Amino acid sequence: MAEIPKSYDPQGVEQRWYEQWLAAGCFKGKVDPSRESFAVMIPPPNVTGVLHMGHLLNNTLQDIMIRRARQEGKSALWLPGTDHAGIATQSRVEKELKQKHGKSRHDLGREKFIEVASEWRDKHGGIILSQLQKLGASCDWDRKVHTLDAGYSQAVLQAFVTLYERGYVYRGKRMVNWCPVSQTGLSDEEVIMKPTQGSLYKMRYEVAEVPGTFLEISTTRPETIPGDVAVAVHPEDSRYQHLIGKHVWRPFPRAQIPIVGDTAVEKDFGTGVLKVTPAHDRTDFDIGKRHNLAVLDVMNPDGTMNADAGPLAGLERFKARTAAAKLLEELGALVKIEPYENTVGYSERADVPIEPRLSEQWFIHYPKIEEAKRAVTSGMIKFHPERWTKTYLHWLDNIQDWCVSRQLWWGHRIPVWYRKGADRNDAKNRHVSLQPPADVANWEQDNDVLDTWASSWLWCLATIGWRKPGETTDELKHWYPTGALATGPDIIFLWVARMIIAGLELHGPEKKTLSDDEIRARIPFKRVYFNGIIRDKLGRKMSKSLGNSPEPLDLIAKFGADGLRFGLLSIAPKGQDILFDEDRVSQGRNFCNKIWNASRFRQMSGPMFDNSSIASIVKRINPAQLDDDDSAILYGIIELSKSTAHQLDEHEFTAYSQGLYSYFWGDFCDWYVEASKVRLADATQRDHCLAVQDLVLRQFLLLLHPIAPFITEELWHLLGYGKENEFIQNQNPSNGSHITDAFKASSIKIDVTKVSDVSLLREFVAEVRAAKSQANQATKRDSVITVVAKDNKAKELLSHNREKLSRLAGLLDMQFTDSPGDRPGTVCQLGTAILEQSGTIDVAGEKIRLSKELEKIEKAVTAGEAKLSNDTFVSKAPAKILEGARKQLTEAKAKRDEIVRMLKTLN
RNA sequence: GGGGGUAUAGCUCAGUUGGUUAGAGCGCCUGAUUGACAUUCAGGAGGUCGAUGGUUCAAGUCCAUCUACUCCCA
Repeated sequence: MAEIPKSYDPQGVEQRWYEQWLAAGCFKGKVDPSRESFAVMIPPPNVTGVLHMGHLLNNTLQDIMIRRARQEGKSALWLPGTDHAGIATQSRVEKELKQKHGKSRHDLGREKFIEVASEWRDKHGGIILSQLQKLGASCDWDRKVHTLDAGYSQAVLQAFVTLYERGYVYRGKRMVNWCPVSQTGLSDEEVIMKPTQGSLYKMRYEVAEVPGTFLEISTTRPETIPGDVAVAVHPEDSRYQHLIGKHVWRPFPRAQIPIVGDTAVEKDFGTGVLKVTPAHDRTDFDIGKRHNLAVLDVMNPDGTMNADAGPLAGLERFKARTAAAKLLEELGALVKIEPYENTVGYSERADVPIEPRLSEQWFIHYPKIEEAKRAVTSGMIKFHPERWTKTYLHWLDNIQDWCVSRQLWWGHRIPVWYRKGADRNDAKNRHVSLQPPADVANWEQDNDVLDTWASSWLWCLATIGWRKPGETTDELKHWYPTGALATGPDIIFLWVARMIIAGLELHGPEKKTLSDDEIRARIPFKRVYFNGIIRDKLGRKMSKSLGNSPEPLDLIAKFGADGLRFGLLSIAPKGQDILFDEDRVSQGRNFCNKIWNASRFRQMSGPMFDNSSIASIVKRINPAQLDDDDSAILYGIIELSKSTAHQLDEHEFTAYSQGLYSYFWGDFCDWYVEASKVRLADATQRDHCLAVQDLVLRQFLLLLHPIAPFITEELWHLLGYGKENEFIQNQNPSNGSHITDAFKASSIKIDVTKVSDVSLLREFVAEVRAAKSQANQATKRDSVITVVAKDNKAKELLSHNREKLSRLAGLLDMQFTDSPGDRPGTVCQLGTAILEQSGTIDVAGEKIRLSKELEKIEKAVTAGEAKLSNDTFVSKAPAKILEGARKQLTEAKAKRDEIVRMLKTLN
């Protein structure tokens, strides 16, 4: 075996193992019906995206789940891929076209543009995925899927056609969210509501029939005045009731428009009068419909005012707003302008205010809403943390039809052809199919493409071969439903909910309603883990413009992939937002180094024996030499295995990482290994003690492997646990039961009471160390203590462990006596330890310290006495608690007396 | 307006059926260090667990009200 270098250098180790894993096909997901399957589908990153901290966390979590599944012997698959990201990609490519060649997409034409965009995608799209390899992501790279792949596209179009045939897809002229920059409609979910500082313009419209009477109206959007076709008041508003049916003068272009009564008007908001602009506001559109009002569109698709805008024609919409205000003022119609904050919808991608705009679009009326709710409420799909269930249900309860057409070129072109020159809204003139009509010359295809999410909602189906409802394949049968999904809660509607709906409707033959068993077979995943959003130290979202996002690859280079993974995990509380702090990552790196050195120490401590199996290690443990510490550390590793299994099941990743950390660093390195140094120096005990270490290290590496795949694989081989072509991923840590089984087979008994004995010894050592530190004896190994043991059992325990204690507490000698005399001591559970003073003590300082301690302990005594003299407590509290309270009081009293005694000796 | 979340040491956070004297890492202070590791070791200071009220023998934990910050939906 090669000698282990002094400190852990991740770079070489990571690259070497990743290559070996790939070469050995470790990440391949193979259909194997004899084993339980566990699949994870990566949330496909946008081809325009760059790797950020969120990806690191999200993919670390997935890698942990998939690696643990592999260890458990499941047939595991982590499938990677990318999303074509319609709007984002198209705008990126258009921008580049403009900058480099001064051309628009129209200059190129549809076909050529898609060619250019595809080239761009091929060049940039794979970057994130390859970066994930540096993190150690164990995806089955050969299965990489892109949403515009031929097969995937076929599935997307088929889904649309099927839903059309089943009556869930319709075309209609509706108010949609229009993005003037991307010039396409958007779904409600792609609109971000932002509080925005604007102005409230108060103005007055004169009543035509009663000159000199004015209606005061407030608006935030005076530029839409030319589109006003009425004003509305509440029909029961006594202030205006009598005016309903009359008209007002619209200031520009000057025209008479009716006053209508509509209950949608809020009497208490503003003046209680609303201007009605059906073409530019959703509520107004509904009011207009109820009163048969015209729809007067005064804006162009690019956000400039059109000819109908009269004096505003040609102006950009925000310039038109100021122009309109000025115009109002000139006409004497402006009352005042006051600052006003309201919530404005912004386009998610272009980050500009959207325009409500009337246009012809395709919509999906969501199927299987009830089933989608039931899948989650009845636990067939489990959300972690559970609270997101509420958000999910609320969305389903208020669900709106989904606008799925996008006025873009980059995406899946809608598979609908219209008979040339005929009415498109008549179903007879449409051909909805994957194949064009036979006499295609007489038809023209819809120019629009589908919303990107209308392709990614099939992610769990189409990535493993779903092409048509009711048809299945071995792949689908084996992997579907997938085991878990890890994603951010920000796309719970955009993606998670829609995937559930898609699965329920499209995986299997058409059914109006589904039974529980059918739901169970159709859901895309059994669990969803919502990871938190990573923010910077100040709680701000990481963003390019703020420059507050560390470069992920730099972090990997600096701390190692394992260290980074461990650090991220330790700061990723269950679904809570995370304030990123590089210090936590260095903790992860330090931990890796600690593990490295503990293994190195093992290697230096004695020869390596047969470590190839648990049985071979256990054989080397000598039951006769099993001491208190052996029992405690072995009991600990079994308990750790149990808790780890449970925490991974429950997606308690932080608890998982912290449990490993404190066991390894605190219990194993700081105590067990230090204590075992005495035995390692003794040739008769050494091999037994090394066997215990070998067993602990082996199991620990297995438990840690999902978080820190590289270092564990490296040490697994360096310490001789695995042969050259065997990988740690094929070793099951289980819940520790295989270790207990091996113990049974070798008649090794772990005495649980030793665990508490060891904790008593640890307390004793800590107290003596503290006393030494206070006496300025520090860690020198020449202190002498005298102990008044609490009882014989304590005395026996102490003297039995004399050698270890001497080493750990730095003692030259430890004697026993029956009475402390007048010397100051320190009270532990095992008795009072008196430190022989080597120099002068700081009497005044000691007095202050002891007085402070006395005050604290007296409080505890008082509280304890009060508790125990309370009859209700004594009669009602469980025996265990009662006993504990009594013990605690006795100890507190003893400590108090000792402190009092010590204070006396100082006087 | 509706619905979440958070509030614990100087900082970042654990604390999952209520139960012994509330923990960790970082930072700070004191000390150690020739053979696992300074990416280390030992010790220490530092907390009325956001506020108030309630339930209970017992509340950081459960309930109610309030405050602050934050996210989502309208």
